[in-house]
Amino acid sequence: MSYTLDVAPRKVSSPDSQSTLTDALVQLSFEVQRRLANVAAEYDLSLAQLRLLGVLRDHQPGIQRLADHLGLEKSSVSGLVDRAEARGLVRRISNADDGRSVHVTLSRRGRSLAKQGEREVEEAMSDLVTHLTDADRDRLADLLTRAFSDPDRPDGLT
Amino acid sequence: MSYTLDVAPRKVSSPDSQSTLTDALVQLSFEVQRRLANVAAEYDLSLAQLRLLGVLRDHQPGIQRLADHLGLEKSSVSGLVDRAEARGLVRRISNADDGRSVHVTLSRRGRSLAKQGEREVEEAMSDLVTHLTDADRDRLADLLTRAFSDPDRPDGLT
DNA sequence: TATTGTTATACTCTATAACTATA
DNA sequence: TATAGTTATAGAGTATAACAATA
Repeated sequence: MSYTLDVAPRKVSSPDSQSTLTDALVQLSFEVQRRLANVAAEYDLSLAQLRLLGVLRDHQPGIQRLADHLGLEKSSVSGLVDRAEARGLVRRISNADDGRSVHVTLSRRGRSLAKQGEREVEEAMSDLVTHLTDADRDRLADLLTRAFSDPDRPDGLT
Repeated sequence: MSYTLDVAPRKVSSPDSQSTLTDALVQLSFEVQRRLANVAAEYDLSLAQLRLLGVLRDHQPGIQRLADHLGLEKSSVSGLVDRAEARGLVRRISNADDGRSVHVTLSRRGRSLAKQGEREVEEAMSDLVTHLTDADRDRLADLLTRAFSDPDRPDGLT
């Protein structure tokens, strides 16, 4: 396999372990994204919209803060929020402490979708590892968590 | 953490192990996709284009076959191939066995980019697991490979 | 009739650049 | 001046539907 998502074996004499891991990671990422998009589609949402709702479950950030967190430009986020607002999923609330800024918050409906979506995502991910034993799942979670323990990875909405 | 990609802890009393695994998988998928997009951007490609080149390294499929493999509509792939062709990365070759069909093939330049891209992707994935020991990396590759061993998962370009 | 591919159309997502308002 | 947000513009990616050519 390769980063191509191929299942057919590459014509290469026994791939080294790094390329095996690379293929597994890449393939996994596409499969997870595909499943996330499917969950979103069940609610007639795009993946970007579902992700937005998920972020807002625990935060009421401004546009720029949201942009930093999502790794997007603020203008992109402005549009994302526009569309979500037009669909009644989120609202812009003015920020009492800073007249330039806003708080993006979930509407009642947005919150409901976020909650249902999270459940569905959990189910979709559970299905993905259905071939693993409980112990293996814990091992996998542990390995992935540790792979992410790099303190200089940019993220966080804290 | 949640499927939101949050790093900030959710206000929940010790999440169950499924949600921990869910979060890890979702977070990983976004991070891998981010890195893939970065590699693509180094060559002024989108992730979709890089993925297309990767697939074509070992295959010369028709549009429909490509669509099945990528999980896209044939019209979407037609456009994807249009843009890649306009950039001199791929070519449509007529199929001698079926006048309706084509073979999508890499150009010399496309092949070169695909090769370089694959190297870069391997490096990017290697960086991602830099915190894991060699043994852990093998374990991770094994777990992911086994998670994917579902025979009814749709894929394959064989 | 069924399949392969293209085209027309529409929408989402994203970025860059220029702008307004506030700090 | 610097920051937060919006708007204008452009392009990629994707889907649905209708179409043409071939099987």
